[in-house]
Amino acid sequence: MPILRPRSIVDQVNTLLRQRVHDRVYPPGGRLPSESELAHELGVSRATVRTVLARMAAEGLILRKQGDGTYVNERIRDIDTRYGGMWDFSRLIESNGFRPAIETVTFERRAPARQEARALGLAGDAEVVALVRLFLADGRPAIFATNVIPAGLLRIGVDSADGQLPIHKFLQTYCGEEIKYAVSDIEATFAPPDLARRLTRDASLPILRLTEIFYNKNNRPLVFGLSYYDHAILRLRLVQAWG
Amino acid sequence: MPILRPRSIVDQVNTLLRQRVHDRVYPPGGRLPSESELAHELGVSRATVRTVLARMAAEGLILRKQGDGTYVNERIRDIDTRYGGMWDFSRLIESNGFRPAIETVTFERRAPARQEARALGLAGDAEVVALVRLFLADGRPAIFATNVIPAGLLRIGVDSADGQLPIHKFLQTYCGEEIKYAVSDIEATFAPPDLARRLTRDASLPILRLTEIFYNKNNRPLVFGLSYYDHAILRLRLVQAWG
DNA sequence: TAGTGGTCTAGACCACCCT
DNA sequence: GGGTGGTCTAGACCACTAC
Repeated sequence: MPILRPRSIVDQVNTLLRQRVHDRVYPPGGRLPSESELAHELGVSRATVRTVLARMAAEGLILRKQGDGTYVNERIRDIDTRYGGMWDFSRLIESNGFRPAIETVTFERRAPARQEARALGLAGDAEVVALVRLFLADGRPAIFATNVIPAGLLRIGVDSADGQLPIHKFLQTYCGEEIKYAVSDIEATFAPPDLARRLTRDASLPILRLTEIFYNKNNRPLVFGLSYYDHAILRLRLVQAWG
Repeated sequence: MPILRPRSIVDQVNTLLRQRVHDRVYPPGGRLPSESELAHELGVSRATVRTVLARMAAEGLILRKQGDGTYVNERIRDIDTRYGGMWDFSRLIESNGFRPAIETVTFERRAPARQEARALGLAGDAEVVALVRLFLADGRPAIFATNVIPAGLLRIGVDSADGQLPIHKFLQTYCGEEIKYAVSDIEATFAPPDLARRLTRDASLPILRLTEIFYNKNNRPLVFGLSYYDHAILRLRLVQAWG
């Protein structure tokens, strides 16, 4: 049973300010109230406000100018670089302006492939649960994703699990595990023939392949992921901010 | 003339702790001193230590466990996800374990291409300075990068500028501009024939293309970049941490 | 139970920008 | 000069983990 804890003040302020930017309470290119004003209005300390503003600035969502003020970055407003960011495919599709849908291709327990066993640090006889899904953007196939989890982590049977969940929610719900960090390798390659057919895509065109491993805070590998990403439909866009 | 300001305390602690991780003063997988101990040892407040540790944790360099301690992540130790990260190609090559070198292909003032003018928001008659470079890893061509800067930003002539500088240093030195954030699109494509020749690479193999725009804090576009990235030589690896 | 990281506050001083 | 964000401190309390 998940424990419901009250959300931290920082979390609440975080949600509130992002909502205001999204709802144009603070319009694109416009200025936010000063840190002191926000702190006073919300009844929190300036340090708390600054924690949130620092996060938003790191994602490029706002631009901070010493001696002047804090401004909404109109160029970034529509990009979702938040928690989950590029790793939650449904959300990624949404933030690209499409309606997301998930088609489960297969969902089964099986022996791991050599690459999977190595990535997950599994012994010879351990099994895995493999979730193969196709993510659609406005009905068009955009991402073909395979996620492999050590079977020992699952607390329920494969049949009773919801294959529609984003992978971090899946792990929370069925494994009681929290993803702490992920390592992703990006390559350009060709889609295997059967996959190209599913993506309704010319197999002679190059496609992006993402190879990912997700770990928990104890450095235990939780998921091995292999995703083919059709950038003709979906932009793979990253934002990096400094200072 | 650049103003030399004393480095902030946070900056100094940041450098020190990263150095200690790199030098294995805190060994891979090992535990760091507690926040209070570090604060006392370095003569700063706990909040200052926490600011630095939060940054390192966001890059996956350390793992923090409430009620337990802070540990060096042995899996991430060698990956450079710091400032500059994947955008400083020389550093990227170095952190992949190769000796970096830069070969300047062309460096000239010219009229912008349509895509360049649009990205940089230039009027019809404005010119640009284009810096085309080949980045070598242990002598092997790994990245072919074109960087285009509005000519109006340059404070000196093209001939007297150092083409070996990373792009953010170049802007600091010759334009007095600071990069605040960057937006990058990643695609899989084929290298144009002349470029494949320079990369000594089979033109029928797919390659990664990065299209980037760098902005300053006033949201003014500073640089348009188009880079071809040979992932057969260099891994394009990203680390993302949560919590 | 002791010690750790997580959260939050109140307030000080500084550097910078605008007018 | 007045207001803004940038930096830093000191200290309180809480939640969690190992023992």
